[in-house]
Amino acid sequence: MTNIKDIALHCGVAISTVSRVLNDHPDVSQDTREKVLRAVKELHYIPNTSARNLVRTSSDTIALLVKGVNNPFFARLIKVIGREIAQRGYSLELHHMDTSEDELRIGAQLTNERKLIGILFLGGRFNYSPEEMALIHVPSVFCTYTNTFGNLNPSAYSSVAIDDKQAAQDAVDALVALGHRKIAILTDNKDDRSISELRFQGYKDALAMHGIPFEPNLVACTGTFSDMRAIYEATSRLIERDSSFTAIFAIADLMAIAAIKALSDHGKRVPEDCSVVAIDGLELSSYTLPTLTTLVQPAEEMGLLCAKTIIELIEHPGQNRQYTFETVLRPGGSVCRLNG
Amino acid sequence: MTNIKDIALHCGVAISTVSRVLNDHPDVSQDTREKVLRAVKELHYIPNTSARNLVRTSSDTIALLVKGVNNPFFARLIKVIGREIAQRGYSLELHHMDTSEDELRIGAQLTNERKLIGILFLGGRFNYSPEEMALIHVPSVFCTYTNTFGNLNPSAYSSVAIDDKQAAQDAVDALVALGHRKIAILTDNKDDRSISELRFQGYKDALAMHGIPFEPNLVACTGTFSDMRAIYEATSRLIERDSSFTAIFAIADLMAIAAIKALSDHGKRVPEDCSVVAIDGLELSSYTLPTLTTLVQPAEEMGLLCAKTIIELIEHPGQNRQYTFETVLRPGGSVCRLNG
DNA sequence: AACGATACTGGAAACGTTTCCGGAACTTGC
DNA sequence: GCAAGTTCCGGAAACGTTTCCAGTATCGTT
Repeated sequence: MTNIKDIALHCGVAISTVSRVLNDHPDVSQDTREKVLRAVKELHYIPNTSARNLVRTSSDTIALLVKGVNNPFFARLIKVIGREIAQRGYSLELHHMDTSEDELRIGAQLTNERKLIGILFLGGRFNYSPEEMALIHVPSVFCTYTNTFGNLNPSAYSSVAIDDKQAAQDAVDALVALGHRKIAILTDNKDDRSISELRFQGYKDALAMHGIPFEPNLVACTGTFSDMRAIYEATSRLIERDSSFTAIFAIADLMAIAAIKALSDHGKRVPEDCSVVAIDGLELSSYTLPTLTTLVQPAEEMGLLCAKTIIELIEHPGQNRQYTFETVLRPGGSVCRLNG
Repeated sequence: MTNIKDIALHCGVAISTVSRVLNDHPDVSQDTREKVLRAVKELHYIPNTSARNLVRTSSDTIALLVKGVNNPFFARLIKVIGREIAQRGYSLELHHMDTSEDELRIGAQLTNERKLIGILFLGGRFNYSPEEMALIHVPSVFCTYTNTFGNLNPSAYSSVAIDDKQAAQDAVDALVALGHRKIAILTDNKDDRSISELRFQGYKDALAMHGIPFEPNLVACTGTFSDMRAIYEATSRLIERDSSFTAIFAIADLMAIAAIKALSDHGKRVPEDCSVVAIDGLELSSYTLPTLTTLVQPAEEMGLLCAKTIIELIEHPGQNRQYTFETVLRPGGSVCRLNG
């Protein structure tokens, strides 16, 4: 493996000069610059990242901490994030986390051990305390987190998200506009300080706004975003417990798909007997039978902004910022007017 | 940031002793070992990976090169791979590639620049030449590649895959057993030296085995594994061109789902008017309407084996090896007996 | 009592960079 | 033709580890 010293020897210059050339420092003549560059080619020199990181006390890799890499919405984000990060010359370290793991603690450990220069969080909670946030010493962006950070000052974090509460309200509004008043909700959890809680809150707010009483009986918790079986079973229990509802609001597309299957298996047709609305806007959801009515999150734009934001924060440390995207309703075949 | 020197000072021992403790070397007394360990805790010492990598002239990160991170089958693999790699103390660098990119060349570049210690390839071609393979100087595992590496000696590569040809044959066999003889195929490409080609080959072999003539007219190419719209359109064109078929074999679950939608939009009911069989076995496919009949790839086991294999190859360089998994048919509602 | 073996420890070089500091050579302005 | 500034370059320290080598103390054997 040829190193910087070999280049220096080969060119008859000092090591420091080679380093200057390699790092585009100004103080080097055109002649020597070319000479060094030529040697670099000839000797197939490849810089040693470890050595560079050691003296710079930093690296070029950004961590991506994902709660559930198999979540298809995240998959879309990861794709664009990966592409942008690579194109800008950084690299991505992927860490899958289970829901029970503490993302902030893991992030802190990772950055210390591995000199990561930034963290992208996908999924997780939102009510971090200032003390918890203080664990993280590098720029970070919370993606798909809501902007409603309970205890935190906006200057304390950066985020890219949709307005989860609003999206949930929009979903319920759409159902109410079709005449539905007995609307069940299919959610991950009610009070886990994640987007689930916010969407649940949006659901309740929308009901209240329309003068519809909230019925705890119509709440089905799946405990998961992606385990279809668990979602199917939660929906089944809901149906068996109280099948008076005429519509379901599912907080994610996959949940809606499993719910439709459960409804069907219980003899309820969608949308004739029960309408279904979800949030996500996966491409897949336009190709199921029936197609899904869903609030579309602009995944590609969001992912790109995540990447751009973390890089900006790394290259020009400055103000934290929060971005909120609008969701738009994509009509599908899973809803219809009540008694219509 | 406290370092190994601080620990040494604090304990009144030499740096080398601390290093020995940290690396579980035998030559150190119980007393000093405990003393050092205590100091490590107290001072919140965290080893510097760059420095360690520098002297060891290697890193601890394995690259994961994925053709299409948004492929849901890959997502399942990535999840278990990520978990295993992390648990074994390594870390994962993720690289998304588009189909047009040359995975081997990118892998070679990456390993040189960044001292990666291994590469996991997900997706891609299979007919690498010995010259191309020679670009890669670190242990690597080709996952989801078929084992049928055209030009390569088995000692030249490691792989974890299903028998793609066999799975395709099984799919067709299942349809034939139900009385179908006009069987269309929905594939990515026919001759791109990827799994698509193998599954296509398996399809043709099965037809031949049953004495069914191969009809080029019944081949629909999507050019993609995951773009639902393109798949839908390819299927639509197939139907409009020649709707004499009574069954479709789709080489991936997502393709089958889009195809069912296209069939439905053209007034063909599944399975009454057309049966559909696919390969993948996504959990999702058991929750669509109708549910999918599909050959299940054991994704979690395959992912785990990928991780274990690459680690084994790294820790104990040795023989390359190829693993083949069996697929099993998961019956669903997307097929029925012809005229039954 | 002397010796070799054993158990443990310290010193120092090495890994491949970056960067600070000082100095040589060359230019400019008078 | 000389001081002052500019441009370019080399030397060397530093980053935080690992590991080799040599050394001391302790112990058991004879």
